[in-house]
Amino acid sequence: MSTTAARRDRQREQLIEAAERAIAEKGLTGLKARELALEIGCSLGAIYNLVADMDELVLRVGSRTLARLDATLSAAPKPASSQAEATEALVAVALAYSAFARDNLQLWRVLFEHRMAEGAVVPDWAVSEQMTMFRHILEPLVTLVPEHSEEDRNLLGRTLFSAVHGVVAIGLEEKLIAVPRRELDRQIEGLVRLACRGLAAGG
Amino acid sequence: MSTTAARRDRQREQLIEAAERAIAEKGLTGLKARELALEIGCSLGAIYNLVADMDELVLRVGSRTLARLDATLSAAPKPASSQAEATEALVAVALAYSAFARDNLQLWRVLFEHRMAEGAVVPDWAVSEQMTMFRHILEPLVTLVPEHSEEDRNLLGRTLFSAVHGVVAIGLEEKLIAVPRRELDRQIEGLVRLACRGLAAGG
DNA sequence: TGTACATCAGTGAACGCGCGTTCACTGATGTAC
DNA sequence: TGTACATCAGTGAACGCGCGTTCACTGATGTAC
Repeated sequence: MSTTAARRDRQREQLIEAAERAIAEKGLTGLKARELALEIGCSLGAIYNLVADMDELVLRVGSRTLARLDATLSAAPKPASSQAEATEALVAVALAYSAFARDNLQLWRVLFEHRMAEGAVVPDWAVSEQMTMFRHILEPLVTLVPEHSEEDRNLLGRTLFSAVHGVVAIGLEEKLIAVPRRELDRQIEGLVRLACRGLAAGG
Repeated sequence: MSTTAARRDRQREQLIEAAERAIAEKGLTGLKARELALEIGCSLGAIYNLVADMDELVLRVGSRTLARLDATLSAAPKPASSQAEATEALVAVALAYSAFARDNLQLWRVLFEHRMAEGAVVPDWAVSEQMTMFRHILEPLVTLVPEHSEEDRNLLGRTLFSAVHGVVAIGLEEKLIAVPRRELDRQIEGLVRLACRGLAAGG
């Protein structure tokens, strides 16, 4: 039977979950092969039967984080038939993004911090996963600025995402004084409404 | 004479400059005490007569970077007597920021990436330096939204800075496909104009 | 059912590398008389 | 000007720590006959 293969899959799953916990608690630098081995109850070497190297592990954790983020954003209200509703939808997505980042601070950071070991490239599946996130922004934009070309909407979506991301990232940065949650939410909501008003005012 | 103290000051300067060059070329992880010693022609141990530890060195390099950034932003046109001029001033500052980030990619990243060794806090002088940067945003805002309270303008300035920073940061990120310079500039200009239009349209 | 054999997951000591920081020592610089 | 001494910058080998990855070996699992 493939009882042995099934066991390996189960262990791999455990490994990834342990890695996720470790990162969530201690950040990327708190991820140690030895500790993971200890935690899932296997030897140090056995890890390399489950995963090629630590980079792959980090990538897989990132993949899970993206999936959860996507699920969170999907929960926000979607259908927008008027410009006003589209604005509300964008505000809701932005606030959901901010809340997710706050609740998953370390895991969320890994999505942006991690750089691969000199060599090469982020695998395709990781890139395409990132793309799906944009859908939550693009859908309301169709309602908000129907006259834009798809190309322009994509760029606009990217800009809006980056802008909100920036506010969240600097707001949650511990280097300066941490911004209280309510304040941060107000900033984000203000920014999105400002942009939407600007778009409505003729763009 | 203090010829010996003067020499030490000169060496310290050389050390910081060498560190700056190393970071600019190879990033923060490319900064090695041994290489610096080699470069400025002193022994490894002597570095610790010039500087307490590597953290201080990174902070000092960051300080220089902030000073240069401030000088760059100051070069952008300033006086704004109308709302339209204020908008142009903000656009100019944002584009100057983007250009600086691109031209000083690694040094600029250090400003945000570097986290102190577990222990404690960023020294006061570093914090206050960061604050001076906001002045380039706040001045045009006085003209643009004179009816806002100073408190509100500060928050708005922070939000605008964070938003532009986010667009630049993600635009220059190498993880996804690099955004061509012209495209990035258009995104930034678009964002700032959008926000200004939104502010003018009643905020 | 039983025996011989092959496969491969599992093991953990050891490898290899990197690197900031310390410290006992040296020698030049500057001071005191 | 000259001598004795003190100070302290300068030295670099060694310390200490951390950690991902490898690899010769073992033993359990599963297969063939």
